[in-house]
Amino acid sequence: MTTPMLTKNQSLVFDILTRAEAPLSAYTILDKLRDQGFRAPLQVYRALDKLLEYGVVHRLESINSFVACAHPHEDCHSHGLVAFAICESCGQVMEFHDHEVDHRLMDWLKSQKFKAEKSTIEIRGHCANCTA
Amino acid sequence: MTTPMLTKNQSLVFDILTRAEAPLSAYTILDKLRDQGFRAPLQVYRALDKLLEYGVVHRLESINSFVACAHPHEDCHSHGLVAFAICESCGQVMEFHDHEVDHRLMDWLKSQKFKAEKSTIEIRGHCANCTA
DNA sequence: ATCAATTGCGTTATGCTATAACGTGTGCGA
DNA sequence: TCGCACACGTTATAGCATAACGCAATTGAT
Ligand SMILES: [Zn+2]
Ligand SMILES: [Zn+2]
Ligand SMILES: [Zn+2]
Ligand SMILES: [Zn+2]
Repeated sequence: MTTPMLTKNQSLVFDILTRAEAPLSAYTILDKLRDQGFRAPLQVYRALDKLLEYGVVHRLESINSFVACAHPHEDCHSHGLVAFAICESCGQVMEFHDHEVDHRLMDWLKSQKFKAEKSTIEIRGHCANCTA
Repeated sequence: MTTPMLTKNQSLVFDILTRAEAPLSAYTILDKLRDQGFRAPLQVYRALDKLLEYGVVHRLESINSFVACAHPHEDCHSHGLVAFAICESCGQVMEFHDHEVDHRLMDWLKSQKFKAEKSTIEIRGHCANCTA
C-alpha cells in the first residue's frame, strides 16, 4: 500500500508517535494534542485507524499502545510477520522481521487450513540497558 | 509449577473456561457466574490471575479474553513459547508450540541482549470450517 | 494460647480503553 | 445541481481492568 497524503489530524498523531521514545496509548496521545485542538478520543482513534491501515503505525496489543513503524521506508505488510520486543522498564520497543519464524508459523497454519489475516508477536521483558 | 488445589472461585472460573468452545472475556465469565454468587469483576480477575499463574489458563491479548490451556497435562511454561490461531468467525482457538520458532525468536532476542519474560503470539484469521 | 503474616473473599468506587450515533462541512464526479 | 465519499467534531455509552477498604480463615512461630 502506498501511503496517501496525511490529513491534519493524521499528521499530528503521526508526528507525536514518531517523536515518542516509547509506545503511547490513545489517551496519552489525546493529552499531548489538546493544545492542538484535540478534544475527544475519537479524533485520535480515527487517525490511528488510518495510520494502521497505511502501515506506518503498529498497535501493540499487549500494552494497548501504538508505535511508529521502525522501518518507515519498507512496507511492513510485505515483509511478513512483524515482531516486537518491549522493555517493561524503559518502554523501548525493538521491531524486527524474520522470514524463518514467518515461514514456520505460516506452514503450521497452512497445515491446519487456517487462513491468517492479522498477527501479533510481542515479547515483553527487559532491554540491555535496563538489565541490572 | 505444580498446580495447587483450586479455591471455589478459581474452580468455578476454570470450569466455565474448560467447557467454553471459545475464549471468554472476564465480564462474560462474570455473567455466567452470577447464579453462583459472583457479583463483581474482581472476583473473576482474581481467580484468573491465579489460573494464569498456574499456567492452566492463557490470556489472549488481542481479544481481551481468556482460554483454558489446550495441553492440560503438559506444563505450558516449560515447553517454550505458546502460539494461538484465533478464528474471527467462530472464535475457536488452536494452541500450538514450536521449538523452531521459539529458538529463532530467542536467538534474536539474545543477540540484542534482551531478557524475555512474557510472550504473545496470536494469529487472527479464519479456520478451516469457516473458510468459504 | 497468642500474635503476626498470608491468603482468599466481598464490596464500592474509579480509571482506562474503545466505539456508537449523530450532525457538519468540503470536494468531486455524474 | 445532485449525490457521494470522506474527514471532522461532539456527546454519550460500552467494555475492560484495578484501587482501596475491610473481613474471615489459615498457618506457623513464639
Ligand atoms: Zn513496521
Ligand atoms: Zn529498557
Ligand atoms: Zn497452554
Ligand atoms: Zn472458525
